[in-house]
Amino acid sequence: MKTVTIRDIAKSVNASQATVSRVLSDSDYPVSEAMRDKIKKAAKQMNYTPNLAGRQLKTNTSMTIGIIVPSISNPFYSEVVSGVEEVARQRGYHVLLCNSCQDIELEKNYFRTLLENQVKGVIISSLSKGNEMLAQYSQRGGCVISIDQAQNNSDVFQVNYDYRRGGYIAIQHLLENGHRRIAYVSAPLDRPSRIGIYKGYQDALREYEAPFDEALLCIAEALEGQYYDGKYEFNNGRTLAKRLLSLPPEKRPTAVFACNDLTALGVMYEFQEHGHRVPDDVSIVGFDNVDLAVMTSPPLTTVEHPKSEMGRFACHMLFQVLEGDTGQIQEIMLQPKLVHRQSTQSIPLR
Amino acid sequence: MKTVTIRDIAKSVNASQATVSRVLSDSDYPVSEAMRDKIKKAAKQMNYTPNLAGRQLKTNTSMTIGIIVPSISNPFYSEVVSGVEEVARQRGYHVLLCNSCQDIELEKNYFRTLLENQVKGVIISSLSKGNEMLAQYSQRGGCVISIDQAQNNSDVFQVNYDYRRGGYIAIQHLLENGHRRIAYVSAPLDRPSRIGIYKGYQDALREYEAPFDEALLCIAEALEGQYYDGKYEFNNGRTLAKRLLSLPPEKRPTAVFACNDLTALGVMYEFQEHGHRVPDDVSIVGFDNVDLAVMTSPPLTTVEHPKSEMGRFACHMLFQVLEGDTGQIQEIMLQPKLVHRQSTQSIPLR
DNA sequence: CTGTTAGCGCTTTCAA
DNA sequence: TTGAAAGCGCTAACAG
Repeated sequence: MKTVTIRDIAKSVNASQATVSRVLSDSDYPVSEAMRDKIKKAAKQMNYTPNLAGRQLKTNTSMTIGIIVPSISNPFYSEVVSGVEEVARQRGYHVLLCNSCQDIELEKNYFRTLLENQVKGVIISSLSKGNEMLAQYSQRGGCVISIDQAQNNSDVFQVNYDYRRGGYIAIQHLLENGHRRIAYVSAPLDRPSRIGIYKGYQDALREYEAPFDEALLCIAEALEGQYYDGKYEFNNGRTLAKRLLSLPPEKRPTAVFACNDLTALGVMYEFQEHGHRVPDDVSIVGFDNVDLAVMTSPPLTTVEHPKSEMGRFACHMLFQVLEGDTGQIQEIMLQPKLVHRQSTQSIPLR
Repeated sequence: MKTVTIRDIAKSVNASQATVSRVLSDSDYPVSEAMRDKIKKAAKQMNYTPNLAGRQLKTNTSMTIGIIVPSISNPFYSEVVSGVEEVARQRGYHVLLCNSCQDIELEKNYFRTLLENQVKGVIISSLSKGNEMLAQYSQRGGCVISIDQAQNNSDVFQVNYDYRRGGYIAIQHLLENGHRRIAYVSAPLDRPSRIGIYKGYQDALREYEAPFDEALLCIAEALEGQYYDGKYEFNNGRTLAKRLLSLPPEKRPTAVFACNDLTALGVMYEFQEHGHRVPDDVSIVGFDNVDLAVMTSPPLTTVEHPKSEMGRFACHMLFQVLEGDTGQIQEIMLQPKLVHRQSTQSIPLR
């Protein structure tokens, strides 16, 4: 079955390829109404499907953008991707999905691929350090938007989130509810987001002149090749909670703040397992506000992270740059918000 | 900055474009070692990046496959996608992500797009009924693999999962632990998977000659435009659990089986909220074995669904077909397995 | 082993 | 308002 091309249509209506192209590619080049109709009708009737490779070759563009994330099955990234896809679709663009598995070689390959496919823009999140392909990509005219991670490359635009402040308001909430012994439970501080949250924790304690107790600081050791999926976070929460539970009663925290919701869940699980009630005996605050956070008992107090909104933002920004509107670009810092549910409670006065 | 093409390289090493192409596209056409080296070196040195549009136009192929799912932010589909992406990557293919939002118009558009981009294969899951573009796509030589949903189109190959049996073994587990009053809680039976699970429930009751009580059958009504995300499932579980809790005590179930884990979570939440202990007062079984299922208290007994494995399978099958190996294709039915955790218990003899 | 040549399907000058 | 012609970067038949 021969595929029908622009030339077949031209022949069938006695027009030139040029005219057909002008009509079918929605060019604003003037073509008479009569001709226009005739061509459109023929195209439809012959079931014409344009071959984008032809156009791409000629115009050196593609209606595709890329997105590189460590793991699409991590709910955090899948939300981001979902936001990106939504606005790309609205603009008639498509998304090439690049699942890097936190493997720098795969990341490099993906950049190469994007280049080869004439993909002019890419959104990245949690890229490995020291990926020289990034520089090469932007140097060749590719446009890059980074989510949640500062890149020391001036060609890369950024969509940020104020993690420090997120940590701050979480602790503020606990402090204002009378808590003084507040533990911090976290995965290794090996990326900017986690470091930011930790800073917020410290800043709040300092500002409110609350005591800082080393024993209440529970940060996991970094392990070679450790992959931070949901199970890791949950188990990490459990493990570190055990540490807290092994303290003598008067040294134990009255509240625990975790670096993300799954870790908070692990902490909650372990405390409940040991007969502690949440929030009566201990308050718990998470981070991210994943869907899950409303489904636990009790529902989790946490800090909102606008995941899909960040994806949408990043994608809008990308199109702004692609359209050459770089002057107008505002780098953005999205703000956190406390979501108060039932895992926290004020300390009753004695 | 001029982009370097095969012709530039040819010039620089005094060879023909043809030879350069043969070397750089890893053709098995014989080229002398010396020439080979010279060309490769030049390519590297000039920082050559092939323009795939050229090749694509010439060869009428693209190294891209598509995947159409209702929602990438649904953990179920993101696992599937993740499996697909993994094997696509191993084969040097890329994945065009199509998030259909259960909107038939979007689905149609995506098929059109795939066709325009010369994407020769697509994996679909939960496609809307009556999408005529599917037929058109396969009729034009596109290859389709369907996950979890029978298509009455003989050109579509399928990767299936035995939902009926999954439902069966869940109930069997409960029956063999002495339960007789077993409730079934489900979202609307508007797709094959849910109907299958329900059949398994019925079959098991019948085979074990357990009584069937209409009052224990809790199936949500279908609502126009209802979108089955995690929150819906959870809330649905809660709502229907309330119905069970409002029964007089002797009429209540001793065990509840839910059509998926999130629904089971909703049921568990509601029972616990009303002071019932799980599993002491009521046993609960979910379906899918999402990551979450180990994180609840108590951890959830559930039925394993190999999500990413199905993605990998589907993708392998796709390549088999793309390579013309259609004779060898075995349509597959993956089997469920019970995952016994702590939300179920045998009924103590009185 | 190497080169010449003719397109793949499309857009876009330029001329009419 | 239309058409002729050139060419985007690549591959593949064919000839040498």
